[in-house]
Amino acid sequence: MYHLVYNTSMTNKTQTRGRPKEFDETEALTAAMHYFWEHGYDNTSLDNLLEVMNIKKSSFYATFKSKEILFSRCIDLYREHSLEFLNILNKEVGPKQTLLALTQHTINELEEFGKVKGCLLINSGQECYNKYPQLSQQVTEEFNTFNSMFEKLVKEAQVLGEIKSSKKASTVAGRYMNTLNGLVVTIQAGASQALIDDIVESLKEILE
Amino acid sequence: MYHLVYNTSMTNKTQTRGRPKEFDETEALTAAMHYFWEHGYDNTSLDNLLEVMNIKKSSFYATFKSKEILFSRCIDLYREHSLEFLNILNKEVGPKQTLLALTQHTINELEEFGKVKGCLLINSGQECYNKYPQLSQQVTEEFNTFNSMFEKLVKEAQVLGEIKSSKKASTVAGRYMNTLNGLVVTIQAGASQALIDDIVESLKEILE
DNA sequence: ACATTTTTGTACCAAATAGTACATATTATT
DNA sequence: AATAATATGTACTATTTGGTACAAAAATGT
Repeated sequence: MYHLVYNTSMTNKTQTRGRPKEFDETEALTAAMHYFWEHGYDNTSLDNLLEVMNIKKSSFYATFKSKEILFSRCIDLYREHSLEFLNILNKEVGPKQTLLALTQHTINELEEFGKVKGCLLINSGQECYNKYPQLSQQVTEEFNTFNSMFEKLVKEAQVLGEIKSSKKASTVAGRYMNTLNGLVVTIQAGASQALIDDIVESLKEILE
Repeated sequence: MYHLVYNTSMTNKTQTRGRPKEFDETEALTAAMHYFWEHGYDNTSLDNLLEVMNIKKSSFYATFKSKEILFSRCIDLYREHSLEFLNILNKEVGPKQTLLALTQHTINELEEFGKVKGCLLINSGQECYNKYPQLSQQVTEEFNTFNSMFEKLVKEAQVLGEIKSSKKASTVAGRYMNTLNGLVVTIQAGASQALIDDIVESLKEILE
């Protein structure tokens, strides 16, 4: 499993020799992630990044090496945040409600902002495909991680009796994920509310 | 319904005054469509287009006005070709088999070439969203056209008894389309064969 | 023959792109 | 106080981008 190499140094509190950074690395990274998420990789220019990260070009290259390596870190961060989000939700409302909440979360984006950011991985997948093999592979890996997470949630839900389906957990999880992927695409293609509602209904049926 | 304006002159056989075109407009357009389909809008440069269309820059702008207008014509052409394809298939194997064949066609791309072009509209939708409002709207319109086509096929299949589901045709068509959208995304994200197979299975269930 | 119309080939252009060079600023170590 | 190490600000660069300008070429109309 080969990733673009980058310095994994965590935000360092213990003062080292030399002029100290005037920005927080994680904060800047998070800002970049959100921008990529909304605008995609190619449609995010270095100048866009510098503005939203609030750093200068020299600091950018000194810390993050390149746009591609930065992006690689962003999708890592995205996965970490997302899985943490799902885990917390799972503890609060249980596995089945977590899966349903994730769906609703996607739709709410649309209703709140009139647009939908969708899933950073899906957006990236489309973009990297045939173009950035390195990133492409990483997206696939992250994607499988999500798939496993969904499978775990389905298994738990089956144990709890929240999901009664006799289908294998991997099958249910796969169908759930695929329908969710479709939903993002369908929304972005400008589907009607009726269509969106019915897709949500079909998602509920998958989790019955 | 407002489109980017372009000259709809068909390939003109009757010789008019002035130097004659040295290329076939429809041929060039088709070549451009396939390139866009495989590489996306932004990732297709003018130079790429000139090469694949086999014309020079001046001819390009004289005939197609701009990259954006060309693309608009390409997705029109895509819709025309696709609907024609579906209609022919419908006559040959009936509505239900047509819908199933469309699915298999997408998957076959992957197995034959090791990659999948997916659907030009889906790819475009992701890309235009938040960036090219004009194209975005056109994609939405084309998308609805496909939705209607699927609905028509489902209705026919229900009349023929190929689909026994008591669900409304619009519901079945919506779920079919959404699952198909998901499939393209899922494949492009590098899903396993097992996952792909099960999504196909779920598609068959939708059409039962 | 000559004017008119349209296409084509070449050279050009301004803006945007990701990325570098380098001098200066700010800190810890000695 | 001098030095070493790191961060920052500014200027620059080479390439690519979509798009124009314009003269030469090739056809028809008179």
